[in-house]
Amino acid sequence: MATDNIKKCPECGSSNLYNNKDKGEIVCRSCGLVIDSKNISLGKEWRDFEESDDSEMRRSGAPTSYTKYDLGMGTAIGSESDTFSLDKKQRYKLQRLKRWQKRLSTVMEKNLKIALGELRRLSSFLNLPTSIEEEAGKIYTEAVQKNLVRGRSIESVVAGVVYAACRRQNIPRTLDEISEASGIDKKEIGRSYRYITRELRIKILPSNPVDYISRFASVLGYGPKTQSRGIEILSEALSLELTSGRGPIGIAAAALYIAGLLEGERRTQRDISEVSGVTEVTIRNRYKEIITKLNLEDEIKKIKAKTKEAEEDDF
DNA sequence: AAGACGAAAGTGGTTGA
DNA sequence: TCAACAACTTTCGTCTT
Repeated sequence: MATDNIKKCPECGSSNLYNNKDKGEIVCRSCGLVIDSKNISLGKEWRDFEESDDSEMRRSGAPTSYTKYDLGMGTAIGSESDTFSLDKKQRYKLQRLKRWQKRLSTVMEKNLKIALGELRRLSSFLNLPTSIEEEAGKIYTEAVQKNLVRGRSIESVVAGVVYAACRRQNIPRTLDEISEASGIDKKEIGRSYRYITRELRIKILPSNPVDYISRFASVLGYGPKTQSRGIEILSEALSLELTSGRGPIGIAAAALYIAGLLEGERRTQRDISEVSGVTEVTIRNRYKEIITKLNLEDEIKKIKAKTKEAEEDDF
């Protein structure tokens, strides 16, 4: 594929590229340029694009998949005829094991079947790449094995796991989006997300606001200039450390709002609030912080004055 | 009339005693 | 286990465009 060779952004020369497999885009993290958006492969991904070339991964047979409830393999303890050579005690032990295994596996398999169906539905609704579905399936399987699903609805755990998998792969969806897709309350998803990641020791770095920019920008109909301006503002804000402890979504939303003002693609705070899922108040607070710390106040005043002039010229 | 602004009270989660 | 705390939301009144 042609995009394999792209290592640097043709616009700014930065090598800080982000391969958004979800959308089939390669995006420059520095200037926001979308380098190739036609790279959408509808076929199955057989090649390994990751850095690691796991040559020992080559195996015969169908690839195992965590989106199949038993990884595509079955496990069974042999039947009566296999045990005739064992003495009585051992045979009894084996029988007990068999009963246990049967019970455990049927309960778990039932759970997994339902869960993976829901997972499939969710990820197709959210247009998630198969890599995320895989990871989510893997996490869920572990959760079931450790009995973490009990007392929680399967659906809410699936939603939480999807959220976690998205975060892990740096293509985060907001809790609101997953909530809308799954019909589960936002808080409930957050709860199972936290519970599962804590119990399974899954480390998740705080999400980077940049990861939200391109998605929000496209929904808002912003042009590429505004988008890269947003990323610019974002990285400045990041380097001035006025982002610690703050929700990354609010920061991304405010950066986009400012970029819109500066680039003449004005959107209301409510518009931004709707696509980002944070309230106007939060956007305002971040907005205030960013423009004061970045000394953008004068620039914004200028822009406002200019637009006013232009309006008066219409007469 | 719609948008922007900000104060005040409420929510749910984290942290540290 | 509980209280203090920070971030965010909800609600609402006021100012600006």
